[in-house]
Amino acid sequence: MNGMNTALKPPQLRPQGCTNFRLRRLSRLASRFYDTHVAPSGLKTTQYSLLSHVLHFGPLRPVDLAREMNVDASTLTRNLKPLLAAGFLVQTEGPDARSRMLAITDAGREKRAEAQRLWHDAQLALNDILGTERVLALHALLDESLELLQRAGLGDGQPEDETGASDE
Amino acid sequence: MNGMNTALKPPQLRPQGCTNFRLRRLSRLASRFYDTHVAPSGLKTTQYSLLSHVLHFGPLRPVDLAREMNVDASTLTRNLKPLLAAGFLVQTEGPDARSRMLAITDAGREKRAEAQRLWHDAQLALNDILGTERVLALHALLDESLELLQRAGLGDGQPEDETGASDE
DNA sequence: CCTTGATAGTTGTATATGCAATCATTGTAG
DNA sequence: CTACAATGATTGCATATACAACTATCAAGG
Repeated sequence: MNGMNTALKPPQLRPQGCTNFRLRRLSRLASRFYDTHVAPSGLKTTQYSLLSHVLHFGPLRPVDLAREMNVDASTLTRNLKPLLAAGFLVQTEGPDARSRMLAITDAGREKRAEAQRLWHDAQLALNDILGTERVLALHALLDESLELLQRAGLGDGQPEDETGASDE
Repeated sequence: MNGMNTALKPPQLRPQGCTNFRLRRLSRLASRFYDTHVAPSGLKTTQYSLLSHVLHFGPLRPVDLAREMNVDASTLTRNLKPLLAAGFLVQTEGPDARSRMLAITDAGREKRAEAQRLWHDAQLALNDILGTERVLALHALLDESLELLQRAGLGDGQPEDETGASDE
């Protein structure tokens, strides 16, 4: 790893600048990077993510998918449109008359597999550029931060289990 | 397909999942977090960032600001509109007839100062939620990754000058 | 001068993002 | 059963984001 100084802690290091700006800025760059790789499939990386999530989490309601991906429900509604129009996803009847079930189609599975290969190339290329260690560290930090932010701020998630599974 | 070589394999960790998705997902959460804090000023955090950059990097051409912030020129054109309309920024004549100079106005300075206090509250709140150490580590990783991606991918940036862009 | 290529900015198109408001449905209290 | 709160999805509005195509201008040669 890099300098994880556990013992010698410089007294007054405080974060400089804006965390949000850094996140957005790197997101812009990363999205462009992945998008150029995935573009031959005709999908954006956001659409690839959507397809992957529906594939993985099976037929599920939009509201649950939105929670899973941390997007607003209205955002999801609109992001689904191109994929529904292309026939990669379908909406079937849900348990409610007010909700639907989202499912991936065969065409969607195929397109997703095609895009997955391109995505994987992009991920490997990124691992090369940043270094595997750095990517792992970044994933860990992003995941931890997500978890903490979710807990702290917006309890929009369903009742937390709180089984005492807490690191640190 | 892995796990065939069982015992003698050292824990060779490889990144799981998509770096880009993680970045976007956390960006969404963080942006909502900062935006709710900064909202009373009437600015979005993206607009606050724009104002701050124009303030710090003085009168400068849109193309240079775009490079500085890693946004597409066309994106910048549109993002500037609300701030120009509100009178927080002005465009004056540039060295060229084809370029302009962007500058912050007094009203812009005032609005930016107001937003800065709210931004600072948000940053402190985030430091609290994530922990100062984690925020510092995150900043370092994001900065390093940005640098590496910029170098590797598109050498569209001119020789870096190492201008320590910093808010506050 | 004039042609050609590079540079700066804008516009067209499409997607991404979220808040507020709205509509439909469901669950619940009285 | 009915009034009312809660839930799920959509729509209106505004901004964010980028690529491709376009206009205007500048810079170099000839």
